Amino acid sequence: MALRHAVLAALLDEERSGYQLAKAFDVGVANFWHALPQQLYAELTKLEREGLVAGREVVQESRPNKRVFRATESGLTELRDFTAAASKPSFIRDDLLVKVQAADHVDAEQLIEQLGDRATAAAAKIELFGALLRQMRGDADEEEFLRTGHRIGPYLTCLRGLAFERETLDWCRRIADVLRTRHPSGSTL
Amino acid sequence: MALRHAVLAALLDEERSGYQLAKAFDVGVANFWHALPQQLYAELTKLEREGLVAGREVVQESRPNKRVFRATESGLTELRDFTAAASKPSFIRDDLLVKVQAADHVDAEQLIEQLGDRATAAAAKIELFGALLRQMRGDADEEEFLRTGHRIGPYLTCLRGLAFERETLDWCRRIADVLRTRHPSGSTL
DNA sequence: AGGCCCATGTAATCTGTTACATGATTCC
DNA sequence: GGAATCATGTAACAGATTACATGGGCCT
Repeated sequence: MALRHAVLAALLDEERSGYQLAKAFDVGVANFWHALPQQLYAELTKLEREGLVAGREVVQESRPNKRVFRATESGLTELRDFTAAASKPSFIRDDLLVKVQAADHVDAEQLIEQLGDRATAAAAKIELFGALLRQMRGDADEEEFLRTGHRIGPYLTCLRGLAFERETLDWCRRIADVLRTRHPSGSTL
Repeated sequence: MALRHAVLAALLDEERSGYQLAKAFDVGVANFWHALPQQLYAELTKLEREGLVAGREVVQESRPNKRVFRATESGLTELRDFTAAASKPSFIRDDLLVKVQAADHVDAEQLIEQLGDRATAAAAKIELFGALLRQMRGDADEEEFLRTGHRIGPYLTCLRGLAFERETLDWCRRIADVLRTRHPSGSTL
């Protein structure tokens, strides 16, 4: 039941609409949690009904109106209770790892191609997270920002995302290399 | 629908029972996929019904009998088709990241404690993966094993697990440090 | 005697994904 | 004129988690 807490955490500092949340929780961004738009709209409805977030209508011209939400006091309490409880261990679930696990029994060239795709995606995320971090810390350097900044939470999760994607990139390259060495392709040189 | 493929990948090289699979897919191990025992027993039943794995009864003394399974030819075909298809992007879902995202609004000492717990768990996994890797590569050094070994798939996924846990450990320490610097605790010195 | 490991499941519930639905505005 | 962005959902289905159930053997 952590989606609700992820949503609450996203609505602590700023008001956001379901649509804006959806962008933040998108696969392509998601520095601390992933969810689909439908889940978010449903969760916002529930959270509002339970008084953990408060919404208000924002009237717009030349765009559809939207409802923006912010965590309430009781939402913050809920999040604090969540923080006090033990964290579930995180676990791995990744198609690509399953394919690599079967590396000795499947087509090496296909695997190499998929590792390349994942590497490309990781590189894009590295760029994105780098830009987000620069934006959050502004003029300060990282050490200074982390000592004195007033909203470091999102920065810290973003650091984790960055490290993870770098790791992914390195691993993809390494594995692709290993596979290429074992299966020297006749065509590509 | 990748659980079935994860199970197939685990049954390529060796026969295993549901119970043995459950240990391999446990949170504490899970070098390439995580699943609960119930899921595995259910999946094995389905896979056997569809002819993708074949089971046989092993009679034991002083232990309950068990059924062990192995991937069939058609299971391997299924896995190859899976490998040929594009991989879904992997995404982050971790309680602890949600809590860190909210770091500016929650109890810092609780967070530091949880980061410590996670760090401990990560350290244990690093040990475990290190031992598994040594065991798999035997006398050879890593480069040699990866060039000439005949079952490198599990080794490669284990490398990923190791890198991930190392990253986790570093991050937990770093973040706990940052939080301690910002909230010097009166009690602990 | 109590707890853990082996060994295998069922049932109920909760969470997440896929498919579908609508409609205006802005950019190319 | 067609695609992308903004904006919000419903419905059906698949997948995962939690709770419950059973029973023998081994170790302390």
